[in-house]
Amino acid sequence: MAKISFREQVLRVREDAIITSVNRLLAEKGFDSMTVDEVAADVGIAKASLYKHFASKEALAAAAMVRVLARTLEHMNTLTGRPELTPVQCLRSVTGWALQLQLAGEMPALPSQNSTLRATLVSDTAYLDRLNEVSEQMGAWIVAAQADGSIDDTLPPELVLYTLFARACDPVPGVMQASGQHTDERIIEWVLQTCFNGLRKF
Amino acid sequence: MAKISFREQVLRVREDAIITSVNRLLAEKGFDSMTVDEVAADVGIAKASLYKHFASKEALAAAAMVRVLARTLEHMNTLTGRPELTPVQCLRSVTGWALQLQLAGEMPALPSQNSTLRATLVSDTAYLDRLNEVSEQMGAWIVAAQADGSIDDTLPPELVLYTLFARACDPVPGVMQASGQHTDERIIEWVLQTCFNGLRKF
DNA sequence: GTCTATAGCCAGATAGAC
DNA sequence: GTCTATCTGGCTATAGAC
Repeated sequence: MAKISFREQVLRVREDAIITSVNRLLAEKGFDSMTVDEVAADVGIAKASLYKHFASKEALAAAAMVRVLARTLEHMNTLTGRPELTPVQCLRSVTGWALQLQLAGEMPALPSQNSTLRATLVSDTAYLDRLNEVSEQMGAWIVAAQADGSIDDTLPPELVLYTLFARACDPVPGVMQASGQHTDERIIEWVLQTCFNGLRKF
Repeated sequence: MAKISFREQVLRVREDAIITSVNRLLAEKGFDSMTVDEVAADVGIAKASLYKHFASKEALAAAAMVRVLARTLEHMNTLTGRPELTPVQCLRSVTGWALQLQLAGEMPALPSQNSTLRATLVSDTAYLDRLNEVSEQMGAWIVAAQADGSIDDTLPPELVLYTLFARACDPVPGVMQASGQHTDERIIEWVLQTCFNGLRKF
């Protein structure tokens, strides 16, 4: 009993290490340029051992997405417990958190056009469930923010949702960071401002 | 003399047909998923013939980018001849034009992470020259719009430039179009609004 | 479950005839 | 310059010993 539990713990730790490597490589090079050989070398195990844990390269990417979504949900749950925050402040916080992740090189990048990857994702309930949960909570904040007048209520809520999702993968913060002239905090502040207030002056 | 000119014309027409196919396939599937076999089949010639015109897959993508940048410059030049347009109106027009291109399935999508592709692009003077020209004209409009108070002058002009470039490749309009519930014109208007005015209400 | 070794496949690029 | 046929390398995935 204890032995089995211990084995399972070792398994979990190893798989977590794998996902960490996959996550970093996906953020660095993207799904297509990432090779399974690289992942194995980065983890420090043989490629065949990787396939004992995950059925395919697509499954590796899905696992990375599941973990990042789970962590996003954790962050969102810390916000729901603070009633002093307005809905739009919650949206801003989550978006900023995603931008932080991206600038830290920990936001996995998946191509929306790869069909086999899409097929794996849409049949992965762990992924779908978390994605749904994130979308539901974000959607609730969006309609609340539209009701209290802090977000334009003539925009379809889906448009707002997709826009915020898109900002989490936006290339702009990465390019600004690469110039080396600004701190991460300032870049995030600027991107959040252009997202919620636009480019125009007030 | 006339014979050579005629041959050259045939060459140009064929290469233009190739670039048209490449452009469409890049917009549809992206660089990594596009294969040279597909391009050849789409044009209706053998793969080996393709390589007589372009040295590599990367060169094909570069040619597509050159053409799209040239067309963008053409559009921008029609704007500079109209003094009644304010700088921010010009910026809005160019961005809207790019969005239109994207919704029509004619905006080639290149991965920023592919290193061999980047190497080809940065040594392609035709590409670099046009990219510079677009950036210069956009930059001039941006600083002018910041001077006349229509764009926030606390934002670095590069940030504004990158933000507008990024909107041309944004996944949001495509997703909204896929839902099938809105016209292209309305989607473009919404995206332009969220870009220049932000998500917030006025 | 870990490894080494390799199968199988696909895509980019080329050889050589016409 | 166009074609058919082929080469070549790299990548996903697996076989089989331990």
